Amino acid sequence: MTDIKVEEKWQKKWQEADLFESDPNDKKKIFITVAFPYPSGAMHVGHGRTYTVPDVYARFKRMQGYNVLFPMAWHVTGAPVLGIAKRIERQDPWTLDIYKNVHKVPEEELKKFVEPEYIVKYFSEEYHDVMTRMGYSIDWRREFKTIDPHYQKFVGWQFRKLKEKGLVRIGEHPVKYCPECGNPVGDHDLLEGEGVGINELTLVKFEIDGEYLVAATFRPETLFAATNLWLNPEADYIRVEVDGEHWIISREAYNNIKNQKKDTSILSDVDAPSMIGKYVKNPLTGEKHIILPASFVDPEYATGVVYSVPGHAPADYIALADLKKDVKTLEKYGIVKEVQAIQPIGMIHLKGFGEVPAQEMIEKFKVKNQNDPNLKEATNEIYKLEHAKGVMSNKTGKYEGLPVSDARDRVIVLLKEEKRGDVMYEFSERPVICRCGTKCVVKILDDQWFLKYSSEDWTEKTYKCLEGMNIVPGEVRANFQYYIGWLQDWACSRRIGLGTDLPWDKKWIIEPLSDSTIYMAYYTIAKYMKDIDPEDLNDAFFNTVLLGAEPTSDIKIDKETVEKIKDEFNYWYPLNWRLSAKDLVGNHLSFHMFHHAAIFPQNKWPRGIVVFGMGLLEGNKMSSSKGNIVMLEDAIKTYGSDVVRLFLMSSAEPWQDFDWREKEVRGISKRLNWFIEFADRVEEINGKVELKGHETAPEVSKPVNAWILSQLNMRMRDATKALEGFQTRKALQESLFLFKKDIDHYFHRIEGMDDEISRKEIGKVLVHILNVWIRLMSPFVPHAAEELWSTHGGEGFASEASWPQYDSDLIDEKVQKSEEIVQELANDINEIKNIIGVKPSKVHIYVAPEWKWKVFDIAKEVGKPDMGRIMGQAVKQNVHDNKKEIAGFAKKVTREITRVNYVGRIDEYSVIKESLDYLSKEAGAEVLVYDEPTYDPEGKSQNASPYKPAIYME
RNA sequence: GCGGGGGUGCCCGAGUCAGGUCAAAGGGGACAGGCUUAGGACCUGUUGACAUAGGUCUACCAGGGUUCGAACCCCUGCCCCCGCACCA
Repeated sequence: MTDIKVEEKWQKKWQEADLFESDPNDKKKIFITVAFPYPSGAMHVGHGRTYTVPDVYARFKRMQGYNVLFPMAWHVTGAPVLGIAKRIERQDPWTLDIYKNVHKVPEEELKKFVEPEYIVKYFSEEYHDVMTRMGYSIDWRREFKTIDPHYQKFVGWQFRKLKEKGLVRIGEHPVKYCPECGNPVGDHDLLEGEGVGINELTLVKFEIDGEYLVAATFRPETLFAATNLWLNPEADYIRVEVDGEHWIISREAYNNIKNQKKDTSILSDVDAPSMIGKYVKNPLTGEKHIILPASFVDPEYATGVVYSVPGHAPADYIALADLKKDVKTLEKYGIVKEVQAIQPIGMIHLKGFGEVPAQEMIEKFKVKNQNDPNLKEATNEIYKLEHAKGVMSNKTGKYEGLPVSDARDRVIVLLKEEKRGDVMYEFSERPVICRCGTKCVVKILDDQWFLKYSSEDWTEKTYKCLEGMNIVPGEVRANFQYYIGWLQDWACSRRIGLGTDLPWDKKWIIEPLSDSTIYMAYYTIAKYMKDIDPEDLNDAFFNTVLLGAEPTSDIKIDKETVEKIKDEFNYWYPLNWRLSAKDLVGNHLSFHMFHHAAIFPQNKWPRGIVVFGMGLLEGNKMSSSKGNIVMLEDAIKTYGSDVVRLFLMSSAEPWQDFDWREKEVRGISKRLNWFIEFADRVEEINGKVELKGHETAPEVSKPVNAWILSQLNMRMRDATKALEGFQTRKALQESLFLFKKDIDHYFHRIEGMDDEISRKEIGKVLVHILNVWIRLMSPFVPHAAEELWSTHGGEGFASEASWPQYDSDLIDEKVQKSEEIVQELANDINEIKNIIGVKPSKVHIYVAPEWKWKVFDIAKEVGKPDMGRIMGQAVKQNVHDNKKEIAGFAKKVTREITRVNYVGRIDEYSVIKESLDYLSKEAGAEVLVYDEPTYDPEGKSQNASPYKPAIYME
């Protein structure tokens, strides 16, 4: 690892030199941003990956000569910290534990966490500190928080613009709501029921004496097969007034419904048992259905009234079966005959099932009675199957032949239009309990503001924006395509949380995902804000600066400053790259495109997106709430930030999930040490190293040196190409891991080349390699790179050195093949030794004769493994006088030409002769090479073929 | 359900778009050897099976197909992961 003190030294030097403060100049620019953090906890290694990727790219591009802007800010708007502050205030033990032990907040500081603003202040400062210690090349002059008054002016402008363009509307919206606190609640405010969704149910009004028994269902299309209604005689039912009608529902249901319907009131109690046996009218078919008792009906769920479809609902089927057997109850209500007469009705054709699928499901899941837990599974299974594959039967009138899903949608529309039905909302799971201990309900807010993402024009424009963007990795483009079309109107106002007031309706706060869609533009002007009074930031100012409008007299800031700010924005915008996590594809990243498309002209639309994968810890999902995380700060202390960076960049590509494994991190640490020590080895061989002036490769005469230079340039080429596409892992595979293998081999190979000329050439080669290699590593391990660069006489900062340019002339296939031949020879000799179990004293090598090369040339030209043509050509050209030998060899070539990467003729005799010392050492025997088989007692020379010289051992 | 992505050797993971240089990179682990007082670190080798001359066989979820040739292309089946909203 790089010593922490050394890392801090360089961080300070970079800062003193203002190295990463980027202002407009005449160079080409790159503007890269990453989703800013919500600082409600400490940074873990997962965050480390998120911010290291843009840093590596920024450093890479800076070295390539671009003017790079990489800024950072803090997203502090939203509700989570409010909940945290409340829980800290209440001394909630779980919260205190997490903040003390996982986020390592000192006791003194924790006391101040009762103030939500203090929490985000505390953690944003900690983030800033840790980011600095990770060596990130951020322009900190542009740092801000999303509750800064200047920023709020910017967001206010943004929303007025959207409203002007008709992209905002007002409407209804269901939310989780705590009746006790009188507020909508987020997941973080819940004691129980985190992540529970809100489902829309259809209400069906069954008429009885001018009133309605209102049942709730997910499957209104099954009304055709309804046989009866269920009430729970144990439950409390009441008569309520809704929109002028009288509804009969359970008392608990009313507590929910009253939050969803206007002007409701309780009229009177209803005696449920007395309802049993009466008849109601089916609003769709007009049929009469009897009301029956059922214990499985939960008065707390939906309306507490259920209509029964025993043909398709397993619960109804089994409840009916139970009831038929329960003679006592039947007699009590006097409904014996009526119930016995009820038969399940089938109304949906489903492949693989008969008339009554509910019955088959019950048998399949072995459901015993209406309280059996398997009942839920059976219900789910048939729900899914019928929804996906069911077709309406001839019992459904005009719906016959329609897929179930279509029929359902039509029935819902019909019921609503004719006021024979309605909708209500219910949690997908229960219970949902607020931190205050109260059961939450679904409430409909009726003056909620929406961003109209469903607008066709807007969507079209956004598609156009997507078209012009680079998406990394490419597969995610299909995702974007889907989400942009799928997005419905988005509720963009909130009652609680930190944030910016909705400009035209101050009782609302702008929803936190909506207030951070175009903030990248704000970075370009943020550094000017400290000298400007936020009150002077009016629409006239933003219109001129960001949209290029003619300046008007409304602008309160002096002309020159406005001009300067405007130029800066125009220099940096459009944004080149936006980086964010996978799970934000469907919201933040899509909003980002929507808002840019709406507000800015096309030439300012974003140009690229990179999507991140998630982080695992020893194979398990990282989670702060479960304490299953490694703090970035701790990782830096243990390994140094260079190691952390290197691990995060090398273990997976940015869009893949990475897995923080202690053992592998240690492996990376060793690898970095090896790299640092490599510089010492170069010095040992070469003497004092002066890197300056060794940017270009030296002239070499030895084949090994040509080989290592060829490898070096190939690695440079491949690493550069990988980095251009954000493939940090690939880039490191090439530039660190594979090239280290090359160097290992090189050292192995040059061992013993001790003569003056060899040493001198090797020294020069190594110094050049060191010069290049430090620069290749600089974006990944900037501290180690600076340290090596400065101690070995590099010029200026390694962070500012130029990115190494590969020389394609030095990448030589034949040079690489030659080395391969030598290495294969050494391997083959050892393999033969192993097989025959004999230690030879002499090894004779025979290279292939001229005519065999000719056959290879012919095979290469033919291109396909076509024995006939190769043979024919060889005979025609008369390459060899022995036709039988030609035939035998042609057969072999046909088999092998595709397996050998034939790059043309190589003077194997010279190559091998040059490597005899090495081969002898490897073989542990004297090695001799022949261009003619002058000594060949066993005729082994016949085995020789191009790239595979024959071997004879004795 | 809708949408997206996958199944490769003990584990992680490259390779699949552009079929042959693939018994399949790299890392981790394991084993053996060197070094060392010892451990760690470091270096070398092995890590599908068989093999007394560099070879052969079996292999990339399963089953078919296309091709001189398939981890890679096509079809079928099985299994796994992620997102689905008002939340950062």
